[in-house]
Amino acid sequence: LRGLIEEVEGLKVVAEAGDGQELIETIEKVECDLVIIDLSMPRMNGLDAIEKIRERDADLKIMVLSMHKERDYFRKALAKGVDGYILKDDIFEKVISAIKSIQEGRKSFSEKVTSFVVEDYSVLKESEISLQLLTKREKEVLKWVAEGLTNKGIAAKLEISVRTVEAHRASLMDKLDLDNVQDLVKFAISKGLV
Amino acid sequence: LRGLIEEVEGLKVVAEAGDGQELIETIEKVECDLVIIDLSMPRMNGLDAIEKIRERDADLKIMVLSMHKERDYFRKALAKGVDGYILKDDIFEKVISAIKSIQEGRKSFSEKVTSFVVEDYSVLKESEISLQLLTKREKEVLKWVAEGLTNKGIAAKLEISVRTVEAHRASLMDKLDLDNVQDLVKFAISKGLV
DNA sequence: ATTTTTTTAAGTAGTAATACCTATTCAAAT
DNA sequence: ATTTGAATAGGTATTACTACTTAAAAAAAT
Repeated sequence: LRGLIEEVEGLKVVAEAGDGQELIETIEKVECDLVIIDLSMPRMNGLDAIEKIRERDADLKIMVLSMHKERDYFRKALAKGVDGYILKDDIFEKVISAIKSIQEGRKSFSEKVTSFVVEDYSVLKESEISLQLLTKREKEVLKWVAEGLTNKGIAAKLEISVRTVEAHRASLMDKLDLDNVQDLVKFAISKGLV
Repeated sequence: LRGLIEEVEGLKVVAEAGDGQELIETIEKVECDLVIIDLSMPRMNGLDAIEKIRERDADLKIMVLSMHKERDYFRKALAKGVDGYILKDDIFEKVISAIKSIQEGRKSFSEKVTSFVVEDYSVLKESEISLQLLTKREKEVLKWVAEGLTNKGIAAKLEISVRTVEAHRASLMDKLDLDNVQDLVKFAISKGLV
C-alpha cells in the first residue's frame, strides 16, 4: 500500500505503525495531515486509537481502511468522528480518491457502507445534533454511565468529586431531555459510545 | 450391526425399520427402551422421525447413528432431545458403550462432535439459557425497566405493589448476575425485549 | 479585553433503588 | 399428599440518584 500511495503525485507516506500503541506514539512525533487506520490492530484496537487521536487533535483527518463492512463497526467509527471509511476490498483508485477528497475537507465513505448513512440519516439528523450539544466531559460521563458505573465509580475513574459527576449527569440529561438511566444507556448505544 | 449388537450380553434387537415412516409405526407396536436412528432415511428423514417420537414419548432413549459430523446436524438433533450421537466411522465398541451409558441415563456423544457442545455452550450459556431462567413475570418487569419506567411506574402498570416489583427485579438481577440498571437495559436490548 | 462556556464542587432535601430478611398464597409437578 | 416454584408483599437499613440552589476557576470564543 505504501508503495502504491507514494507513486501518486502529491502524496507522501511519512510514517508507518504496526499497531495502535505505536501509531499514537508516532503521530506525537511526526507531523502529518492524514492518518489511515486499520480497525483490527494488535495491542490497541483501531476504535480506541481513533479516540486517543481525537483527544489530542480534533482536526487531524482520519481515514479507516477496514475489512469490516458491518454496520456496527462503521457506526462506531463514524461516532468517533472519522473522515472516511474505505473497505479493503475496494479498488486502489477508490482509496486514492478518498484520500484526496478528505484532504479537501470532505468526507468519503465506501459505497458498500454509504447505504447505512442514507438509512441512518433520517434518524440521526435530529439526534446527531443532540450529541454535538454535549461537551467532551459530558460525553465521557455518559459513556461510563452506560458502561454500568455508579457516579461514585465515575468520580474515581475521572478523579473528580461525585458532585461534579452529578452535575455533568444532570446537565446532559437536561440537554438530551431524558430523565432516567435507561434512556441514557439507549442513547449512548445508539450513538456508538458503548 | 444387528448381528454385532445381538452378540453383546444384555442387549437385544427387538425390531428394525427401513425408513422413518416404518420406524414410527414400529415403535407404536413394539415395546423397546432405546431407538437407534440414522439421520439419512428414505420417506421420512431422521430429524422429523425424532420429533414424532418425542411427541409420543418424551422419555424413550434416542441415539443417533449418523455419517454426518457437521455441526448443524448435530445441533439440530440435540435440540430435538436425543440422548446420544455417534458417528458411523466410530469403532463398534464406542457404539456399545454409548448404548450402555444411555440406558443408564447418561448422554453419550462421539468425541468428534463434543467439541461443538463445549464451543456452543459458552455462547449459549448467557444468551439462550439466561432468558429461559427468567419467569414470565420477571421478563415482564425487565421489559418495563428497560423501557425506562421506575419500580413505582411498573407497580402501577402491573397493578402490584412496589415491593413485589423490587422482589422480581432483585430476583432477575440475581439470576442474570447483574448489579445495575444499565446492564439490565443492555441485556433486554440484546434479547429483543425492547 | 471581555464575554461565554466548561469544568469544577458544595448545600439541602427528597426520591429511588438495593441488600438483607421473613412470610403467605397458589399452582404445578412428583 | 407433599414438595417445589412462582408471585405476592412487608420490615429495616443503606446506598444511589435527582432536583433545586449557588459559585469559582479555567478555557475558549468574540
